[in-house]
Amino acid sequence: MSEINITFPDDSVRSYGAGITGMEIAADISKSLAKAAIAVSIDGELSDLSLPIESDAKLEILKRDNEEALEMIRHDCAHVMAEAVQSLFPGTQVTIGPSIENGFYYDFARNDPFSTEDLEVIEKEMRKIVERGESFTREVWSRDEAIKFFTDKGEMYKAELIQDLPETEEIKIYKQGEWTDLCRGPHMPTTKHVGTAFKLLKVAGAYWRGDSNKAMLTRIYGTAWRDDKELKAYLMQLEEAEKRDHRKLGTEMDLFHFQHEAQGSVFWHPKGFTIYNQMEAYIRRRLNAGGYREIKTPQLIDNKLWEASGHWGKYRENMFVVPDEVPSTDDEGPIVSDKAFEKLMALKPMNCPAHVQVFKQGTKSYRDLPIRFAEFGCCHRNEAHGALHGLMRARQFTQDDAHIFCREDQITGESVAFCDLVKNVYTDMGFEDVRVVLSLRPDVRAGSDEIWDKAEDGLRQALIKTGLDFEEAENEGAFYGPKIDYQVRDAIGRTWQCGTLQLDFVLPERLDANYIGEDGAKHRPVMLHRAVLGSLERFIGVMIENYAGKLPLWLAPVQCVVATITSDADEYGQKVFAALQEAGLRAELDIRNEKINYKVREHSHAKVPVMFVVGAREAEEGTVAIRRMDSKDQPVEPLEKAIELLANQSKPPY
RNA sequence: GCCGCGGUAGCUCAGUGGUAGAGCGCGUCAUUGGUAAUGACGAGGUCGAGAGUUCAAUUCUCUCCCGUGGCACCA
Repeated sequence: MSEINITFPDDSVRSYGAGITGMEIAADISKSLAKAAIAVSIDGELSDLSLPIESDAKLEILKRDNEEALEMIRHDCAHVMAEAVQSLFPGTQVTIGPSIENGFYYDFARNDPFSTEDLEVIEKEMRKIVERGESFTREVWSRDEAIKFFTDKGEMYKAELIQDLPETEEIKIYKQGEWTDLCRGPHMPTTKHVGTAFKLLKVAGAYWRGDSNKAMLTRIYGTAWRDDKELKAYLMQLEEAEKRDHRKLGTEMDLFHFQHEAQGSVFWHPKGFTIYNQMEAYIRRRLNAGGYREIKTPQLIDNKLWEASGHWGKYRENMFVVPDEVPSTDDEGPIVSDKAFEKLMALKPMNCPAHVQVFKQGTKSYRDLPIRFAEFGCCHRNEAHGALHGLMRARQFTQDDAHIFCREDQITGESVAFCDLVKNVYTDMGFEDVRVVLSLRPDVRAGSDEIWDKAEDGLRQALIKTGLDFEEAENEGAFYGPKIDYQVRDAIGRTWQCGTLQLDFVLPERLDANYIGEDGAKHRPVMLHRAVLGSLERFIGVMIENYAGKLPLWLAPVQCVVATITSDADEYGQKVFAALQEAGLRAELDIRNEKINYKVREHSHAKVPVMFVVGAREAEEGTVAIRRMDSKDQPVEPLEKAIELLANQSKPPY
């Protein structure tokens, strides 16, 4: 028997006979290690403890506290769930069940979908399987054998999976007791290693292989952790996230509402629209300073333009189409004639074609470039019903949109300026966690390789110069040009597409935009589509969740409430209120016949950042007691000083 | 669009084959109180819409609409 050298993380080396297993090595080191071991890492690759090791290797024995352990716990937990489901609901087919961020899921095929009540029963069964501590054992089967096995069992999805595995791939079968599954592995030694810190969370539908043309399966989501403490913390976090839901806060804070007559479109209330206006005004100042000029273009545009721009062909299913005909008021007959469908208009889903029209008015010289047209463009998109999600995904929304028309040699300069703008704006808004992705050329694309080289490098240099951390995504660019996407992470951990910078070599061509070059000939400008906030609606939604409704002072719909303690101070309260308004602050006066406790509680719930509390004493002295949200302090200051302080703190960041 | 769950008072939710309840909010009255709920009384609902079963439907069945968790989609 030949000897192999095993190198451990501390660089110590031990020799063993070839074919020794990870578990045997662990046992050789110590009994307690063997007990705690859940897997091995062989030359950086995770593997089963039971697998023989045949050659020299770097080896690490993994325990529950390793980073990788969580993933294994979740993966094993998915298997345990699948066994539980099949024992409780015979005839259910298993498909795939991976570990995911914070948990795992398993997709099942079954005629009657699971209900939420089933989860409890399944979870109970899972705990039994874990308690039994069945060993995970690994076997390698031949392809035909495996396909026959699963086909005979009626597991058509598994059989399909095996069919589609590459020829070179070993068909690995894992058993936990009696239960058998196709799986890449690795697994922990027994089901007992899963532990007890798991919980099934929800049932959902999911398409087989993520394809909406294929069968709809039932997915069960669960979460699993190392111990109950971690589980509890995660469940708390979910609860906290739910409390921050912008839709809930929007109702509570009286910011906006939705109703079914205008599904997917926002009814902004005065307070919500105050936030909206502040955001818009802020971006407008930023854009003005950045050399943009604001325009406004039509909402309703003839489909001829959408045909020319290419949207009619590729994007029509997301557009709202309107017949250009006077509707009939005859109650008996049809509202529009058959002919109406020959002449259609559409609500704009994007602003770009309209901006090109503005660019095309008059002759442009190379000296005019770059031209930066900005618009708070109200767009309508016919989103699928299931896609709608409060402010985050709406059917009508307003982009802080702009299009920059420039020469090729101006791409880099414009990109740098834009990246700077994005960085400054996000910093002002209080976002640290921003994901930046540079999407590069896809296989099918317009434009020469030279111009793609230039464009991609222009964007890359811009990101490097701005000092933004970014990742590159091969093949992910649009057919018309590369792009940079800026995604903000919200309170629930979801990332939302906000800003974007997209280079476009195609639209100027399609809509025949040109400028006169130095040489006196016509040239195509390059077009940069760009948005910083993306959609004002969505960005406000992200802001609400990020701040849990406690927006920074400059954005707070009501910045200060003047609350009187007794009616003796009403007159003085009026004076304080007037002074706040005079200073340009958004204030409210609360002289209701209520106790101060009640007023403080109510305005705290409403997330008003500052209260000026006034009673007889303050009226006498010309002062206010300043109470800030989440603070018990109540410093008393002279009225003028307090207002000056608040006015300074309420200044927008730009 | 697809699968699951839901729709009852302004909000949050309970409940029932014999046309409904709570808390908060709202209104009235009393209370003038120092930093997270003063008390009493009162008003308020075609129980999402339509159809069916039934002597009787908010409750059961079906269809539709909307919301919601996922999936697909997000050029």
